[in-house]
Amino acid sequence: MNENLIIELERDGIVTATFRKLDPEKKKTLYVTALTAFSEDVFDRVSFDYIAETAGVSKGSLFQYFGNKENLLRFTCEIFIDNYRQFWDSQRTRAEGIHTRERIRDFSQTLLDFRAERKVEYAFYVKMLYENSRELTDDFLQKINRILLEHLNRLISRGARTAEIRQDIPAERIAFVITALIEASHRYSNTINQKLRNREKLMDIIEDIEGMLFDGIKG
Amino acid sequence: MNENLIIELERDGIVTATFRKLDPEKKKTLYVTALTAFSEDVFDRVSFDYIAETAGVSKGSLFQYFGNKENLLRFTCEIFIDNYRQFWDSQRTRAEGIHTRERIRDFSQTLLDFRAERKVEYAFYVKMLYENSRELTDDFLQKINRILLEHLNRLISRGARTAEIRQDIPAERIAFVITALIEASHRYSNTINQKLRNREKLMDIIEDIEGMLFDGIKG
Amino acid sequence: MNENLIIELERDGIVTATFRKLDPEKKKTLYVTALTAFSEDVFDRVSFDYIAETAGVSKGSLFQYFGNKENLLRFTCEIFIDNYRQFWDSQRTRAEGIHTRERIRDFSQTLLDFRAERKVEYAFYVKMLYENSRELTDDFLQKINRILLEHLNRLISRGARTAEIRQDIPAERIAFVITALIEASHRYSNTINQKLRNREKLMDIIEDIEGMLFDGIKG
Amino acid sequence: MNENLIIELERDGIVTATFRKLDPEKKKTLYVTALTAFSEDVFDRVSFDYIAETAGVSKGSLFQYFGNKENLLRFTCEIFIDNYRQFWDSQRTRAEGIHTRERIRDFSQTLLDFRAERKVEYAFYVKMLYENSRELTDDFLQKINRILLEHLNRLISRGARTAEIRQDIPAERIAFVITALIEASHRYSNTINQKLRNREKLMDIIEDIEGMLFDGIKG
DNA sequence: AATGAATGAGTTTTCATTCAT
DNA sequence: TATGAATGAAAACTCATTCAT
Repeated sequence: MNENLIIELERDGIVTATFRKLDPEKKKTLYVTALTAFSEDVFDRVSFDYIAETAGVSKGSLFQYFGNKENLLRFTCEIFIDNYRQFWDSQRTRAEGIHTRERIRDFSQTLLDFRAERKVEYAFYVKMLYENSRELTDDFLQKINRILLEHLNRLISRGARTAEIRQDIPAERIAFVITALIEASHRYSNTINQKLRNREKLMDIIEDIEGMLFDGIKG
Repeated sequence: MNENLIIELERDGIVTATFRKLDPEKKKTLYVTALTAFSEDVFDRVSFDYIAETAGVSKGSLFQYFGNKENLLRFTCEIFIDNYRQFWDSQRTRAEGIHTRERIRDFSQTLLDFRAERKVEYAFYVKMLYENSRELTDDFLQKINRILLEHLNRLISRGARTAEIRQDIPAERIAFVITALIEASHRYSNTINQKLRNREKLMDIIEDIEGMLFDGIKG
Repeated sequence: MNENLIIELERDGIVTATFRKLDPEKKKTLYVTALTAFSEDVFDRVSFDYIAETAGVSKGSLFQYFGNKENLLRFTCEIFIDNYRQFWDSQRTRAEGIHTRERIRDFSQTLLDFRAERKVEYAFYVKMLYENSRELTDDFLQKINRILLEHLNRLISRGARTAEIRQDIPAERIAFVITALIEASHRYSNTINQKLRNREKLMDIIEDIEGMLFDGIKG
Repeated sequence: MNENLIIELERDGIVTATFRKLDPEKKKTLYVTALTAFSEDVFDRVSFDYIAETAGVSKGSLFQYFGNKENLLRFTCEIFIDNYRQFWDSQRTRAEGIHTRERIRDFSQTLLDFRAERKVEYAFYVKMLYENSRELTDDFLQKINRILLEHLNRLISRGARTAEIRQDIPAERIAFVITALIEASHRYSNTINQKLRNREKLMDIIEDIEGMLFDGIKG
C-alpha cells in the first residue's frame, strides 16, 4: 500500500480519512477484494453486499471508507495503476537482450508473463477494457497505456539510434503499432481460449506478427 | 427493413408476429431507438422504460414485440449485421485501385467512412466490442468480424498471387494484423477525439501504419 | 348447449347477445375450452390469451362474449351445473338395487364413475373446491351440493319409509353425513394417488366407511 | 414466538438472521399480519406491498427478512403448526370424560373452541385447505392432520381396548371418518354462517352426527 | 469508528381490458 | 361482428445508500 497515494486519494475525495487511518493490511485486503470482485463481473452486477461480505467488513464501513460504489472502483483503479507502474519500473533493471528485436520480444514476453502470473489483475484489466460506459475507465486505460508506451518508447528510441529501427517514423507511432498488435493478440487468444478451447499458442501468433512487423508484408 | 430477416427472427422467437406486422416505418423507428439506446449505455443500464418512452411506444407494446429485453438486443444486433453485410456488399462493386496496397488503403478508408457517416451504428459497435458479459455479444462480434475478414482475405489472396504480398505468411494472419491495426486506430482516435479534442487526422496515422506494415520497421 | 339457460345468462349479464347468437357448436367449444383451462390452473393463473388461443377465437371476441374474465368463469360454472343436473336426472331412471343400502352403494359408485369417465369435469370441480376466494365458487359448490343432496334425500326418505334407515334423524342430516364421507374419501384418494402413488382402492375405503355408517362404531 | 423454531427456520433458509434478531414483538406482528393477509385471500392475490404496508414495515425490509414471498408463507405455516401443536398438547392435560364417546365429543368441542377463539388462525387453515396449487400446502395440511390424528388415535385405541368401540375396523379408518365428519361440519357451518346467516348451532349437527356414528343409521 | 437494519427508487415482466379498424 | 394491437396498472424483487445505535 503506497501511503502517499492514499493521501492523494483522500485529497481527491476518493477515500476518506477514516480509510487512510486503517491498518495497512486491511487496506490491502479491501483492495484485493474489490479488484477480484470487479474482475469477476461488470460494475453494475457487483454488489456492495458481496464485497463487504467477502472482505469481512460491514457494508456500513465500506461506505464510510469510500462514500459510494464508484469511488471504490476509482480507488481500485488507482492502486492498480500504481502497482502496474512499479511492475514496469522493476522490469527496466532486468537483464535484456542486446538487440532491439530481442528487447521487443522480451517486452511482449513480459506482458504474457504478467497475464499468466497475475490472473486477477489481468482479468480486472480486461473487464475495464470492455466497460467503457464511465469516464473513469477511459482514464484508467489511458494511464495504463501511457505506462506501456513510455517503456516501449525507450526501446524504440534506442533502436532508432542504433539504426536497428527506421528513423523516419516517430517512435510513438511505432510503439502504438506494437501495443496494438499485442493487445489484439491478447483479445484474440482470450476469445479463442475461452470459447473454442483452441490450444493455439499465443507466442506463435506473436512471432508471426513480429516477422511482419520487422520485415513488412511486401512480397 | 429487410422483411425476410424479420420473418426469420420471428421463426427464431426473437420478435413476435405482432412486431412483424407493424408498419415498416415503425419497425425502423424501434430499431433506431434501440440501437441508439444501446449505443449510449451498457445493457444493464438501458431500461425498457426508457426505450419505450423514447420510441413513443408503451412498455406493454414493447414486450408484445420482443418478449424480453435480451431479445430486443438480439433483434438490434441482427438488423445491424444485416445492414453491415449490405454495406460491404455494396462496397465490392466500387471502383478500386489496381495495386493491393491501394486496395487495402481503400478498405481502411471505407471503414473510416462508415464510422463518419453512421455515427450511431459505430457507437453501437464499439459498445458491443466492450460488453463481453453475454454470449450474444461474442456471436455478434464474430459475425461482424467474419464479414470484414472475408472482404480482406479476397484482397490479400489476390495480393499474394500477384506477389505484391509475402506468400510465406497465411492470409488470415495478415488479415488479422490489418484489422488489429485499423481497430486500434479507431479506438485511439475515438479516445483522442472524445476526450482530448485533438484534431490529429486519423488518416495520417493510418498512412504511417501502412508504411510500417508494408515495408517493416527494420532500419 | 341448453339455449334456455343461455338466455337466462344473458339476462343476468353473464353473457352478451352476441354470444347467444353464436353457432351452438362454437358455444360448446368455448365452454369446453374454458372448462379445461380452469381445471388446469387456479383462476388467476389462467390467462385470457391462453383461452382465446386454445379456443381458436380472438381475445377481442372473448371480451365481446363475456365482458370480463369473471363472467367467463361464471358461465362455465352455470353450464357445468346444468350438465351436472342432467347427469343425475339421467341416473334416476337407471335400474337400482332393491335395498337402500345397495342404492346408497350405487350412489357412491356413480360418483366414482363420474370421476373416472369425466376427468376434465372432475378436475374442474376439484379446482373450484379449492378456490374459495370468490363468492361465485361458494355459490357453485352449494348448487352442486344441492343436486347431490336432493338425489340422496330421495334414497334416504324411501329407506326411512321402509324402515331400512332410522327415522329419528332428519333425512338431510343423514345425506349430509354420506356426502361428507364420500367427499372426504375423494379428497383423501386424490392426495394419496397423486403424491404417494398408493394403489389403495377407493372402493375399499368406501366399503369400510359404509360398514361404520350402517352399523355404527360402537363395540 | 418460539425462538428455537426461528433458529431452525433460519437454518433452512426460510428466514434470515436479520429477521431472527428482530424484536420478538415485531416478529409476532409480522406473523399475525402475514397470517391475516393469507387468511383473507389466495396466495397470488396477497401482495408483498400490502403485507409490508399493513405490518408497518418497508417492502425492502420484508425482503430482507424472508427473501421472497413463498418463504413468507412457509414461515407463516411453520409458526402456525408450532402453535397448533402447543394448543393440542395443552389440551391433553385437560380433564376429560370417562367414556370414549364423551372423549370424542370433547375432542370435537375443542376443535370448535379453537375455531371460535382463534378466528384468524381458523380462516388461514381453511385457506390452506383450499389452496392446492403449491406443494407446501400439502405439507402443511399433512402436518396439521397428523397432529389431529395422533390425538384421535389415542382416544380410539383406548375405546377399542375397553370395547367401547368396534375392534374389527382399523383405528386410523375410524379416525378418518371422525375427522371427515368434523371437517365437513366446519365447512358446512362456515358457508351457512357466512352466507346465509343461519343461526343453526353447529353443536346440534355434531350431536346428530355422533348419534349416527356410534349407533349407525340402520333402522 | 463500526455495524447492519431500514428504506425506497428502479427494474423486468404479466395480463386484463379497451378500442380503432 | 371479429380482430388483435395498445395500454398501463400491478407485482416480485434488487441494491445503493442512509442513519441510529
